Amino acid sequence: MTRPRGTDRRETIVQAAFEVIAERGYRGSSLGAVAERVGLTQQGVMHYFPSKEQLLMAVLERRDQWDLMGFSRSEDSSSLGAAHLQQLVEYNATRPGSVQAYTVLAADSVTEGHPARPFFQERYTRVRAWVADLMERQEGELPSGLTAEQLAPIVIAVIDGLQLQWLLDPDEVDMPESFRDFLAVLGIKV
Amino acid sequence: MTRPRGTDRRETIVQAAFEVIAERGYRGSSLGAVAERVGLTQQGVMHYFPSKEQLLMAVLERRDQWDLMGFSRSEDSSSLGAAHLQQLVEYNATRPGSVQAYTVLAADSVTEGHPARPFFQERYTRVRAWVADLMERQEGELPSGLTAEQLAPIVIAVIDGLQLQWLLDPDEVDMPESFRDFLAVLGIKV
DNA sequence: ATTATCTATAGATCTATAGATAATGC
DNA sequence: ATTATCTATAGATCTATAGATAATGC
Repeated sequence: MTRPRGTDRRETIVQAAFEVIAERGYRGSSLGAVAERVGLTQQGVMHYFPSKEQLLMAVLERRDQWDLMGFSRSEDSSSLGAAHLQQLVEYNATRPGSVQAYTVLAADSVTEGHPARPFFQERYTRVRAWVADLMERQEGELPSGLTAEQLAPIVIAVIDGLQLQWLLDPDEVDMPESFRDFLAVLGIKV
Repeated sequence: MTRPRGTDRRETIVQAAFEVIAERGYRGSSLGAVAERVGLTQQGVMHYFPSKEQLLMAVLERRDQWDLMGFSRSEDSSSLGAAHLQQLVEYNATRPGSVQAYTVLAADSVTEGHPARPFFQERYTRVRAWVADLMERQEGELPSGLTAEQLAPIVIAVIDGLQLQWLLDPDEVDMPESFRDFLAVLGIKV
């Protein structure tokens, strides 16, 4: 039984930190809790990430990579337009832990001097541009009379907002169905 | 200069706690920080609220009351339907601190064993019913082909989601205008 | 008498630093 | 030699309890 080393170990720690943050938020999580989950001491974790803040940043970058893995791939292969987003929402519905970590961190990041604030600020700017692009690619005119740029923040808001309601009450809120309903309002059939 | 007492004092403390939570989240805020803001010691605060958790609950109830003050009033006076929601969004745009506290707390509440979780769960159920009601009251058919019940979670998602983007980047996201755009998509002119 | 506050303090955490020891790779 | 971990520990917080003192209201 070889012990995980180097990159593997870092990877395991980031994964554990991700889970702990999903459960307790950034400020509520501790290096000790992460350490326990990977079977190290708190100081063992700090050998790989010299501060709690740097571990957080690693988690954010990692989560971004996962996102891209699952979706950017298909971005060029098929210009699906809005159907792409429906897929994303359906994918998210299978990963509540991931959605929870994201929701908690994004909201947390608006607090005073939060280290993830610049990350999320840039991320949303980027995602708005990306969604606007998807919307523009939607064949035919956007039936709503809005430009793709006007639509983008709204579409993203629906995704984020549904996630929150779904996390609080998965039985009452059918996230993928609600998003499909929303696309129908835009005149988009998926 | 009489010192504030009884109800006044409690009120001041809740207000301060509200601000502190907006700035640092629930888990990141301390009774000491609240105390400092009202000019008491941490133990002085605990004379009024015997635990941090109970102070949090008082904050949530207070915030609910504010909401109702500003809006439930007009609920019976005029059945404005969706225009009502536009007003709410415009009102929120003038109170970033309040919106921030709400956003942070709501997201925080999805974490493990968070004391505010039942509060938000019930709140969203209640608000969905309320919005569905507003939508039904909208004169004419809902042009989108969706029922009021299908629309409700989506409308709320847009409000919550826009708040997050606006808090992160108030210059890039015009929250009231985006919401107006959204209502236009629903075929509602405000 | 009761209410409002304070001081003192126990007991839990938490992050981070310093330095020892064990394992691995040339 | 370098990398991976551990023990020890300093120094900051934080919540909560206990009990003293000062102010207020009958």
